[in-house]
Amino acid sequence: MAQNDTVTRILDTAEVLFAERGFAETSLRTITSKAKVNLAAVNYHFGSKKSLIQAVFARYLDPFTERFHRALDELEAHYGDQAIPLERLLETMASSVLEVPAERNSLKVFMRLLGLAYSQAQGHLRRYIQEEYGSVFTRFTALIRQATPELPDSERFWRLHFMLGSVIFTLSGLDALRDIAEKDYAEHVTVRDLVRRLRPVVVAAMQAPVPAHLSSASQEV
Amino acid sequence: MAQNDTVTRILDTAEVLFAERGFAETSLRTITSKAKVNLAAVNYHFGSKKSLIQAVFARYLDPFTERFHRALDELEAHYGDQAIPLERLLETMASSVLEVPAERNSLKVFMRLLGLAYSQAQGHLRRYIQEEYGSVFTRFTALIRQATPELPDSERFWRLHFMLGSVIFTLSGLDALRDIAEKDYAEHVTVRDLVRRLRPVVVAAMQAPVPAHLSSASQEV
DNA sequence: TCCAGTTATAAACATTTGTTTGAAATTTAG
DNA sequence: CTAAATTTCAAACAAATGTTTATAACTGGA
Repeated sequence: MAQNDTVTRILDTAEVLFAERGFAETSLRTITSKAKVNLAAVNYHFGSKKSLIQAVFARYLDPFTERFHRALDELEAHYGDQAIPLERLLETMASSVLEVPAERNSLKVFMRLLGLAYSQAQGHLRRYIQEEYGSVFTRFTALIRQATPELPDSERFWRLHFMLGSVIFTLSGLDALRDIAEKDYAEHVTVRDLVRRLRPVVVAAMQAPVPAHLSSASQEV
Repeated sequence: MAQNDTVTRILDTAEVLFAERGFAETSLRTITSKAKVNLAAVNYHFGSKKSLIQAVFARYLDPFTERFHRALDELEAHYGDQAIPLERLLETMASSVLEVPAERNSLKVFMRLLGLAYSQAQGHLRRYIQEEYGSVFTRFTALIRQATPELPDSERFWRLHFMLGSVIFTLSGLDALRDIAEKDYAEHVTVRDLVRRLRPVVVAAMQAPVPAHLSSASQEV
């Protein structure tokens, strides 16, 4: 119960605090005191604060990439050499994301961490995630390409990031938004509700008509 | 040339550094040394680091809200008591955003700051922006409501934030994304290009079919 | 010219940060 | 049981942070 308990307690506490306040704004002392662990434990078990941050991500991303790869395997097996429909791909990604935190803490934390990975400086984090988990994303985008052959490559690239932005932005800022929504519309929204709402929006966005003036001339806004 | 010069140089330097590294990650010493200004100047002219952050935002948001209000005035005058079409509203917002930094530094900085305002902890910032500039957003959403009467209120609320996420996420992470895009598609993308690409996507997303199972029962993902 | 009022400057202040140290406690293995 | 390895702990470290202070420099108007 000894060594693993300390490591786990640090990770559990750190992920919540990071999600709430960001990385730079969360000190090791805040983490260790809240986790009821000695200050030096972080450097002993993880080496540095940077490595702790990466470890927090790995604990979510490792199971996610594994599940997601497996799910994509099944899809490919089922569809053979036909292109997998866009809706199926999006559904698969959504359910892979949703399944992971079910067996651990909270989906909210996972989403918020993803948002931070983009928005916070932390160059080391982006590098780490890219190197460690970039291949799943590459595989996924290749499948999306087959599902949307009518889109020019560059247009699809940008639209994917538009949608990535929708998802991460909304889900990672969920708490603040939920407060407003609850006050105005008297409904309590869960992450799963939002994913349901996101689906038709994302599909429609990906299939929006491609503007004629693509690469050329700068016209009015 | 004396007093204003120092204030301006601090703001010019601070906005760039904030946009690059975030607020907590940018120290006053970094700002003042790069701005060739005494360390104490920030506290003398602005009072505190928090106030400096707010001042950086005000310098963009003040002209923006003024222009945007004016543009909405014109739209309302033109359309009388008819609802303003969604496309016109989105265009107006886009051009208001684009016009502001044209007369100052860079659009990129403005977008990145908006992204930070959401993602960084900085509770005081969110409060400040909400109190100072919340009314424009309220006015805008009211007009969007008239433009999309078929949408349930809550659905529109969330879709607006989905789209806000697309825009802020993409534009504020533009530098990193542009590097990838340039490498893969050999095209240099400007913010204006992206706004052009965003328009049909946002319109399609807002007009996506509303799922039948809206408020009730939790089904499969 | 001279004197308020404003601005600039260097130095110091008190905190907070991540990390390291060396000894104590605990666990593991033979 | 005992010796080695692992883990915990309190304390200290050096560096960096935002802010304050007291003095100097400068400014524009009488």
